[in-house]
Amino acid sequence: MLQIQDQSLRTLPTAHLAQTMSLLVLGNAELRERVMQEMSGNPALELVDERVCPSCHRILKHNGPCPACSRSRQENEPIVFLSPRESSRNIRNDAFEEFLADQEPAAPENLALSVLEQLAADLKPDERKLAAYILSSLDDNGFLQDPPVYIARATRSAPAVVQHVLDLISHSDPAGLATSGPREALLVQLDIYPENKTTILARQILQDAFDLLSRRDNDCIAKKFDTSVSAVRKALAFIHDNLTPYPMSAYWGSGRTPSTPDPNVFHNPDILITRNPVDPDGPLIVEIFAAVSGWLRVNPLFKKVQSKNNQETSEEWSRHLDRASLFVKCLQQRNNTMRQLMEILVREQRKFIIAGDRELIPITRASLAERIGVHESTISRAVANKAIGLPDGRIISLSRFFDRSLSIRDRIKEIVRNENKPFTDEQIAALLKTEKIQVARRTVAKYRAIEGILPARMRHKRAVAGMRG
DNA sequence: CTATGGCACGGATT
DNA sequence: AATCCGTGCCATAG
Repeated sequence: MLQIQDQSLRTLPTAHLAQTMSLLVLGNAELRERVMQEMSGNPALELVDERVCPSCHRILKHNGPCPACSRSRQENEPIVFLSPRESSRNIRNDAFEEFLADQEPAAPENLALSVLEQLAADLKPDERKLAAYILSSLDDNGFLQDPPVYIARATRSAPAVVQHVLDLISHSDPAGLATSGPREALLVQLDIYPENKTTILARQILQDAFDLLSRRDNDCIAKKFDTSVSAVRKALAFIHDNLTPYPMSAYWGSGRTPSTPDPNVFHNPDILITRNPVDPDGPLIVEIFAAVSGWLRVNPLFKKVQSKNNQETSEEWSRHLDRASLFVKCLQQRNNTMRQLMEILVREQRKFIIAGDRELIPITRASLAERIGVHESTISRAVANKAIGLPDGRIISLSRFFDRSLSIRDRIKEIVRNENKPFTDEQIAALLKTEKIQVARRTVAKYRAIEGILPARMRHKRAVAGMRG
């Protein structure tokens, strides 16, 4: 299999190769743009719903791994498959985890955290998790793209609970947050104001004549609700003065605060690893999300028609056809590489995936490249810009799988956490040596710095390790 | 005198 | 070829 992949890669014209590479670097979010762009200019490309097994190419009817292929799997082998779904928006991330873990809450410079703080008292523990999930799913405008049912399914919670939490969030400080769009945001904000003629009319307008509202067609609105134009004007003025269709920008104020993208926080994982819920010790399930939902292929109809056509008309079409098939091939190539990569990673780093940082076994990209049979830069690209969701809900960068010192740093953190009296770097180095980890004293100091742990003399009491700097 | 951080070097990694 | 990483040496703060 490996050889086939390698040969096919080599026999491809350089254009193929170049494009495959350029696609490989992209995370799903960027790739999505590319695919959209490509599709808009190329009628030969088609998005289909059918699930096709990436290895045996059977058409599948159910979601989940291909039964034919997974049956031949060995016991406890991880299941790696390409999903036709897009990544379910955001799941959780480290920042929220820390908040939920009841640690010293950071200053709520973050909108989501500030909302969480407001609501913390009203929510049961599992509802808080849900709230964190929802808040991390908001888009740049503060809207929630996913329908509530989707959230419920992703978090395995009851739709009623989701709705309850949603209501709480949308009615908290930047009112209208986590709604599905400007209209809903405005409606929620309206809840806060007492009912009178104006607000009632405003509500009616928002509910039933939103398109008219944006066109400022006062006459038409007045006619529709059988009121005077002046009343409509009043209602619109009220909306304009007291409500904001974009709650997020209201929160940031007019001066748009540059949203500080923490490089350690990821959304929209490109890959998701889950444990089998019925058999936690069984094979891990790895889902590699598609950039767009469905499968991209060359429209077979297009192909058929093109061959019937005469040469002149078909010239442009065949250009499209070539381009389309090239693009599809490159996507497949990309998926294939990702799949092979994940198969090795998940098999060899199972402990790391389940148990945490400490269990990471250092693997270099180069060694992996050799085993898969591709150039090392291919692996570099495949690993770059990808986020991966772990079974415990954390979303980390895929490159973290190649952090040489992660496990050691984790032990150091633990040593410091459990110490009664602060250990010096030298002592820590000695302790590590007893655990068969040999590092120089100087290196311990470096790791300490990376983890933001103060030097021994500075941490007399139990100084909790802060965030990264 | 001891524990650390800065600088810089060589080897590995990308 | 460029970058990252672990380390040794040395100055310095405590």
